[in-house]
Amino acid sequence: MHNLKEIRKDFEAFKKAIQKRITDVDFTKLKTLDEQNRQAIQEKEKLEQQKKDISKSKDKDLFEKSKSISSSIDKISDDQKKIKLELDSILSNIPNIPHPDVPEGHTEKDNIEISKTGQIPNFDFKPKSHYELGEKLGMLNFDLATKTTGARFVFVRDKLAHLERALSNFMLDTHILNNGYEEVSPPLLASENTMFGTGQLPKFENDQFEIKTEEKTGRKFLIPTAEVILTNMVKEQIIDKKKLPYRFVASTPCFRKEAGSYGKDTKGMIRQHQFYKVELVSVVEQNKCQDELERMTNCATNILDQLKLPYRKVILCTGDMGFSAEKTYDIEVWLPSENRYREISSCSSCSTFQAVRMKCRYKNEKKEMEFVGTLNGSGLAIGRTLIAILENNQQKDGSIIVPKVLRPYMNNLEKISSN
RNA sequence: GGAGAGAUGGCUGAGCGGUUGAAAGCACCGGUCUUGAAAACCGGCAAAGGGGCAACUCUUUCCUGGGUUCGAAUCCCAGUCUCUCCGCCA
Repeated sequence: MHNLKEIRKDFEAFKKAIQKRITDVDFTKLKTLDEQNRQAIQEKEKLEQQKKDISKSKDKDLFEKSKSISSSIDKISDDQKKIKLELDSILSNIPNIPHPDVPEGHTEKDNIEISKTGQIPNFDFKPKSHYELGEKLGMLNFDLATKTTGARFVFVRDKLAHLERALSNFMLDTHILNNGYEEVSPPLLASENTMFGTGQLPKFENDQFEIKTEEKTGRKFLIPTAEVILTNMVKEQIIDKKKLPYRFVASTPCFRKEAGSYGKDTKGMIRQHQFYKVELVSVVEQNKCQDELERMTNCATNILDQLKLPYRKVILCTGDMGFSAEKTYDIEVWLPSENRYREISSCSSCSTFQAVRMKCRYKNEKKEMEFVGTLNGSGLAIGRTLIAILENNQQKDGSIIVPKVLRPYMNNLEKISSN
């Protein structure tokens, strides 16, 4: 969320920056409401002061007057609250401002490739898709999941289930031991306010799975990514600057409705309602966001390097970025069956956008309150990594070579083949 | 599920109708002292919002929402959360 005070300083510049991303914001209304809001506050404060003076004077003759002032205050205050509510609802639906580095564009076609790493495998046979391979091995079962649960779920079984767990452990260990992240095992449900903090609500409610709960305790949602719960670990806090940066890593299931992607990636486990992901989250001083983003992205690509999977790094254009992001690198892994790169990690700096929503601050050198910067990235999406290993490491007979770094996690198993 | 206790500043913790935005301690920052550091001493130190170029100033805030009162951190009602004990279940 944007700080109104900052917007006010240069309204036109704000408008221009936002219009790079979306255009359906009613800027005139925003401005008018802000002015009305401030005017109401001023009126209210004037009356409050009068009332305070009367109360201090303890002059009985003025008590009646104070009562009538009270009712005026109530009225103005009600109006002001309504204005503020409307103001906040406009504000909370405006995305983050893109960083100057971000290329302008509308779709993923306008993203810009930054680098390519690794060797694309050369097969002397027609490479199969991950779901063909998995089903043939008897270790991926989509039909069974449809029967027990519904579309876009999968049973991963036997060696592939083990591989999935090995991936999670390997990634966690790497980030904890080599990259300085603290391991976290978080709740998988988040409150409405927590979802608001990272920007999933109010605008993207349709993508979230909501859990039925007792009334009164508030709405609860299954986390669509651990970013939500890890980032909100610092919500409503004033952090001691010395403790920054915070770096958290968690491996969790993620739940997404994938509304609006009907008919897209319906085959296989590219796009599921539930998937595992190892998530990295950093909380930093606001001027360190860019450095941290590079660092985080390197942590993610390092996993692919170790797994010897070919990938490319892309910077997302303004139109393809997420709501809360100011700048995003996507890491895309090579998928032989599709003959193209597919997203396996997305690393974003959210500048202070989420911090304002979460109310997370620290004191800078000048002892001024500043909002922290938050970043998140996948390191990596487990399901898609599994897919990439299946497809890139497949043999003519349909068996799969286990990457060397994973073997210690799999009882030194070198190859996965049907029993 | 039953019975109690509580929620105050970054933290601990007093206050229980009228300069209380809130004692005290810790932490933190600045200074004196010291070769340096520590200790000791002195001083400072809440946030949000409004007004002002600024120095500064005003308003709000003691879990949340109502109520009583000229006036509420303090009294009343409702709710949320936390803790302790008992029961139940992992």
